[in-house]
Amino acid sequence: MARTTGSDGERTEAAARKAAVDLMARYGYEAMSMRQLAAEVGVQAAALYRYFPTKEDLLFTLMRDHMRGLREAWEHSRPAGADPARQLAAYVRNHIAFHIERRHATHVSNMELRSLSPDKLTEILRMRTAYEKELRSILRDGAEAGIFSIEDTGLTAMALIQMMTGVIVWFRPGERLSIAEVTQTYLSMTMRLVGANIGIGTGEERHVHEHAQLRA
Amino acid sequence: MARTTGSDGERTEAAARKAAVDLMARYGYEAMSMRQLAAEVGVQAAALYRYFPTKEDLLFTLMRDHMRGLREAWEHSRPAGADPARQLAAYVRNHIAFHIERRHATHVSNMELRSLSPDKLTEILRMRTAYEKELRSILRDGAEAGIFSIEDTGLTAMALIQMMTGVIVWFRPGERLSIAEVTQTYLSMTMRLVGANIGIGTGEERHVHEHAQLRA
DNA sequence: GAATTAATTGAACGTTCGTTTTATTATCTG
DNA sequence: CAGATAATAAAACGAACGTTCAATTAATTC
Repeated sequence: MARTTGSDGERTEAAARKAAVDLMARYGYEAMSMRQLAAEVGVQAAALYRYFPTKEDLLFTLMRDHMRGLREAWEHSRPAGADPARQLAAYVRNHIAFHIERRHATHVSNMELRSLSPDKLTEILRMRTAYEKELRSILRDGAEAGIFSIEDTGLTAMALIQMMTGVIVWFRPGERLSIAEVTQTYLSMTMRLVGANIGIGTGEERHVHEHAQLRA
Repeated sequence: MARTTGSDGERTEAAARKAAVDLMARYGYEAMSMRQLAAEVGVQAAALYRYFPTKEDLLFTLMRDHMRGLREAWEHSRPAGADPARQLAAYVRNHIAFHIERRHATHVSNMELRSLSPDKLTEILRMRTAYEKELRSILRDGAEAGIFSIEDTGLTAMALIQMMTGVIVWFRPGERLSIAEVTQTYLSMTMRLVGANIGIGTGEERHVHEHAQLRA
């Protein structure tokens, strides 16, 4: 009929966001209907339009907040002034931790870009490029300092990001490997990939080798 | 009204497949309508149902053929009996070449799995797993022979595949780097990542180092 | 050249979609 | 406790969707 007892705008909006991320991750943005989302929240579809003007705007909001969160997480965890190897290690750790904790949101952000209108797509890509630029910068610094051995900075950055983000495709919490183990292995793969000299910089290498051949 | 002059079933089906791959890659499976596809082919939507019983079946056919092609390409290019380093090099080369040549089909195969019914999803995943298993096998052989230095075979295989397949996300033909340059760089990144000793095995290492610091 | 088969059109089916509008009730404010 | 505001339900909108069906014409076969 109308307003229900105990209804709360903030709670409804938060529930809608969370449910939208999960539904979009599972079925895709196009396949998720506003009615389906509303049912998940326990509300009628029309109620959603109090919080999001359009379905596309809902998608955009989710993506923008995801990218903002990624950037903020990195700004809080970056070791300012550290050498490139430590910076790279921090970047890898932050990237993997953030994406594993937000598997579904990452899925949406990576898969549904094509459903954004040009303006909104541009804004998201701008945020993404800025984030990737930080990695390129670290790689370039390391290469110039002779710490890394890199053929092509831009290409290496893309390869690393694809590799790291790919974790969410196969990683499932509570399975064979813990988050710490996965992160550690990706860290050592990254260091080898960029040709970081073992024993210099990150303070991780000894630890890495103790884990060697876990299941080769 | 009815059959058009010059109409040819084989040509129409081939055109529909090609257009479907392009449209799905650009807009996504759900967002592509059968009418849109038909318009691209120059035909009415109903005509498509002569070749594909349902829209989902069209998607499945495209994915299955893509996976078959990948497997066949690998079986034709694998160096039987070669050492693990050469096998890995061949795997990387084949994987990158195949995916770059079929960027759109790869996009579809990777992004639209969730639109398949359980049975068809299982079949596609079975083919994919079999293909990935070949890489794991090469990595294991190399690790056991002491040629590679790998912490976790399964995890490394996934990381490599994500890294390599990721090429299609950013690579555009005719831009800064040629396919040969990209392949070469990925090859050397792969060898470093698996800890292959430079100077052993692939016969690529000298070449690699001549390319070093292309744009670091 | 008649009969058969292949290829397609055009119209229609029922369903679902995103979204809007209006009415109604709960909660808050004074 | 009255008035204002916040939050929702219910119903409806036109449009688009995948798909089916009957009719029609082109090409092939004998």
